[in-house]
Amino acid sequence: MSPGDTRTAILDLAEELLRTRSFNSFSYQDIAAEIGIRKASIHYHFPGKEDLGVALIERFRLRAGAWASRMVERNATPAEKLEAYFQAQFEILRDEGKICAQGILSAEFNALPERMKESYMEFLEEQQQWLVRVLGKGQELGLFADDRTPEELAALIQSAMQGSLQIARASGRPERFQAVAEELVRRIFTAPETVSLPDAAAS
Amino acid sequence: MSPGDTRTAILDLAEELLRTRSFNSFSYQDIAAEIGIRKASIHYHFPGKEDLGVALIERFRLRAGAWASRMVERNATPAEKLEAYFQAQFEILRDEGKICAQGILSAEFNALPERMKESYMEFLEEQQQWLVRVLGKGQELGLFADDRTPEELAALIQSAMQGSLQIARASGRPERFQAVAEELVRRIFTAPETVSLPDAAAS
DNA sequence: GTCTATAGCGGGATAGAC
DNA sequence: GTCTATCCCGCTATAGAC
Repeated sequence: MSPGDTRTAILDLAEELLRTRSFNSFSYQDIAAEIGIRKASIHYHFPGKEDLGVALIERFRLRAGAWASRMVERNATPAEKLEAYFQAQFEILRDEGKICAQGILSAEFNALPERMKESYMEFLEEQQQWLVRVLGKGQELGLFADDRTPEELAALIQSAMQGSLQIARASGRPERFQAVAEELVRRIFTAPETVSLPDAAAS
Repeated sequence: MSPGDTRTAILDLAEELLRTRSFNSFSYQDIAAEIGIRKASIHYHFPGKEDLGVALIERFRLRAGAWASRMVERNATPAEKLEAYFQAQFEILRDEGKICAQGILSAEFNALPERMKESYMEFLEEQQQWLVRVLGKGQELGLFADDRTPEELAALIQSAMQGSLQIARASGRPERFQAVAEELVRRIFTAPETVSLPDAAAS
């Protein structure tokens, strides 16, 4: 194994466990068993579970930042960015049994270690602000009725996506997520057909 | 103490702990310490933690049923019922640091004991169906544009409420919940002013 | 119905050999 | 960087006295 591989393997598995079960519902033992090392070895990479949790969130933030940069490099229009955003949400659900880390972390928020709370709040803020910026540009281009502020639109979209991923998984009805996404697009855009969503069949 | 009091005290505190921290983040010890009994005494009332969890959900279901019945007795109109529904969501947030049990349980779903999963799914279904029925009646009365099915409206409302409660708490910005609720009402009703929401000041 | 006492496990974490 | 061995703690749960 090249250096960093174990660390990455730990992070990858921890991410999967976080998104399937929640932060307080998985242990170092779960990780050790799955990737074939001992608990003590995990402590070498992440001294405490809080460190692992913070590293996870920081990786989410970096990943989101890189994703946003790619959109910029492609000179994506606000409509294209929003379409990509919605499609990314569909990807999350396709990942059998998992929901977005955002949702898990905010539901479990009070039970998280202090540094994770701080890191998570920054993550949440960044996500929110990205949406606000894109929605603001979209509004200038007439994508939405201009009687709403981008902040309110962003809050609605973020909330609905998070809640419907959770409900769709728990109820075993992925089509409920589909319904919410379509409903949102229809109710927000003046010309909903500018944003195309994946088919319900997928999942 | 009259019989049943300890049981109720346990349930009340467990509900509070569930809604502040999540099911897997509180223990019998937390309850025992707070209400001044011993861990073993809790096992007398609820043999296992799973039993406590199921009892909690069953109580949520009974409570929701009683609430709906009261609406019926008052001959509430669909608009009044929906207004009451939204106002109930505001109450949840006012309860400092707590979010709705629905949200916690669906986020933690995969990490819940089997019987809790089953009970929760029935709870979710009942809530959904109540909304669908009320929205259906409202549609007949022309409260909404009739190009949407009540099922889709219900899914959107439920998701957005759940997600925004979580986000509002984690970000320490209750006004974000306010914004989402207002945005929803505005986007769903043909005459939004028929449903009045509490003021942002409250929280 | 509540208590004391304790079993038994699994959690996070550390020391020190290799 | 990974291992073995071990610590200490808190958890759920049970037995049995009162």
